[in-house]
Amino acid sequence: MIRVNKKIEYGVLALLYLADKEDKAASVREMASNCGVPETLLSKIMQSIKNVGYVSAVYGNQGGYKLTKELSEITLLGLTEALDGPIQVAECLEEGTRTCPAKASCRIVAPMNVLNQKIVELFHATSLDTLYVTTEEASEKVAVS
Amino acid sequence: MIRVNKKIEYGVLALLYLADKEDKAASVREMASNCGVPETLLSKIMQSIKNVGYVSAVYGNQGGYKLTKELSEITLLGLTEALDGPIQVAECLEEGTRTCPAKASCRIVAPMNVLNQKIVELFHATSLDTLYVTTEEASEKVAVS
DNA sequence: AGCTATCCGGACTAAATTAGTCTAATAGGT
DNA sequence: ACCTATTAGACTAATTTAGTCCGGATAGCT
Repeated sequence: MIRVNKKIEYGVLALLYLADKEDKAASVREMASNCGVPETLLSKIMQSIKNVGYVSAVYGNQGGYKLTKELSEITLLGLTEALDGPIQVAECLEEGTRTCPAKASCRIVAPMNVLNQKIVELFHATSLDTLYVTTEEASEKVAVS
Repeated sequence: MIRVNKKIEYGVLALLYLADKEDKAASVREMASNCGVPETLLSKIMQSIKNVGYVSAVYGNQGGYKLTKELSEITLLGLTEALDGPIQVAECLEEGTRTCPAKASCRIVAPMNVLNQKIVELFHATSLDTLYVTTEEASEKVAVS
């Protein structure tokens, strides 16, 4: 199955939550309890997101995280790269690691590269504002297509 | 990480292999050893692919599997559905299973549905002939974009 | 200065999924 | 009959993902 992992799911959730808070900072605790996500896990996720500059951290009382980019500037590609590194849609695309037994005669790297490129393009084209929808809007979209 | 699993990878590999054999049948053993895939595992995979009609099985000596569709008629969507069921890009999109704790106030199902739809469209638009490339062609494609 | 609320980051554990094996039966051609 | 190959399900092993724990650093407030 092709599936996005929890880190990405929670990351999207947290960023959409922050978008609703405008300029105010939200602590990990607040976000976690409102989003129904384990606090310690979200803490890790927010650190990674901070490291790529989508949010800034405010220490101390009343501190937390604040959005520093518009949702339209945050792409799914950037988010997944922040949380999981470069997209590699098949194991054999990884650099350096396990050397594939097939090697020279390998007939699958090329097709998977093509697919990988397509996924990267899709994720690049998907900014968070395109994911900022209500349940009703979403079911409309699905219904139409 | 968003990643396609081995079943799909091996399935693509096997189908591309069959495409090169024209009308002749290839046994699982032959495909497995040529593609560098565990035989028993590929056996399972081919069964599922047969069940959706992309290949037919020929029993007995000199038997094996034969392509019954053109590569252009086999989409990645069809293949993944055959091997893994409907695409659900996030766990919370699954029907019936674990009921999500967030439920009513859930803010993530809608965005994930949007993403899911995009992936489905991409996989539908990707037929196996678009993946039928040599290593050289693939690197050209990547280089251009 | 000291207290408190928060972020930071790494090592660790647990749970779930995926990959792969084993065994036994069935089907069909020669 | 016999040989080759598919079919199917239960089982095990390996890997990945999800989640926890803890000691530390930072900044604001009193």
